[in-house]
Amino acid sequence: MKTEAENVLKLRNVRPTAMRLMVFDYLKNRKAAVTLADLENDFDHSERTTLYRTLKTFEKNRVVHQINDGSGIAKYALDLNFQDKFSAKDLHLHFHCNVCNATVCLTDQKIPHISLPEGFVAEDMNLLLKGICDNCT
Amino acid sequence: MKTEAENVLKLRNVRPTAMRLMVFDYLKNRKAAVTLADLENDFDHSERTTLYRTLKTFEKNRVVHQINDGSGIAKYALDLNFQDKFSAKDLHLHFHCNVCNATVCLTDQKIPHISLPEGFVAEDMNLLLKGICDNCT
DNA sequence: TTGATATATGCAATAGAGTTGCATCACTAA
DNA sequence: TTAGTGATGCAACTCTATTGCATATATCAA
Repeated sequence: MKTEAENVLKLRNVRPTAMRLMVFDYLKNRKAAVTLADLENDFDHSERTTLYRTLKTFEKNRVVHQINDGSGIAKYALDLNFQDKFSAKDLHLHFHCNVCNATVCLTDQKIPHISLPEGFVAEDMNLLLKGICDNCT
Repeated sequence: MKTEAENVLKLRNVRPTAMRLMVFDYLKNRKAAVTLADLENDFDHSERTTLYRTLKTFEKNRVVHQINDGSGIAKYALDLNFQDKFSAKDLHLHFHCNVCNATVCLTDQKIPHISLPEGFVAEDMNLLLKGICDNCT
């Protein structure tokens, strides 16, 4: 019986090394998106570069997505649509709490359709809300 | 007869120095949001730091707003609602062109209301669309 | 106008995130 | 088992953003 981490990495063509499995589980257990610095702090005996490349590999293979919450520091959160190899990109919104500084995915809130002016073609979108999260209200 | 630049800076309590007026006009004449590097390139004989602080002063006093288009480099565009001193923040969306790399404000496209889960309070929002702009289609 | 005060500018240095090169180690497949 | 590919560790570096401090400039009150 393989773990979820192993299954997902296999599905995404990412070699399930020990480090990657640990990072996957770490991401899985965190409610909020994580920065490279978070990983560095919580994986004391690991190399910064390896963690960096782990995130980049995950991102390239759609295990995680990068979130830009305006802090200027990239954050990463697990993709949640692991059903199949070619599942469509999950467009959801992100919420950044101005109090606790956490950034979370709100996968249930879908982004409404936006009509663009003539000549503009949208391929991707990011919706970021800032305010106070449920933990801080 | 004062120029628009002078009027706006006065309104926003920003001292209208020569540098600031030039930067204002520069921003006014650019369709796309500008980076600090853009300013450095186009104001050859000016100090990087002065340009940086000019942008920050403009931002603090709501002459410009910062745009984060996912490139990791901050861009700035003029606020357009200069009607009065206390005009509400103008929530509009931004479009980033993956071809020419330009980022523009689409002030006519308003952001639809988003309902959030219990406990979340929104204070601000950013909507970024990525794709191909009207110049590149 | 003049002096006192506050603000703006110029220059240098630094911080910090992100990224790359290269040597070595580990895994995979024939 | 061996060749080849990919992962990791370490060091160095790039680039944006930011701050400290000295000097210049503008503003205001007397």
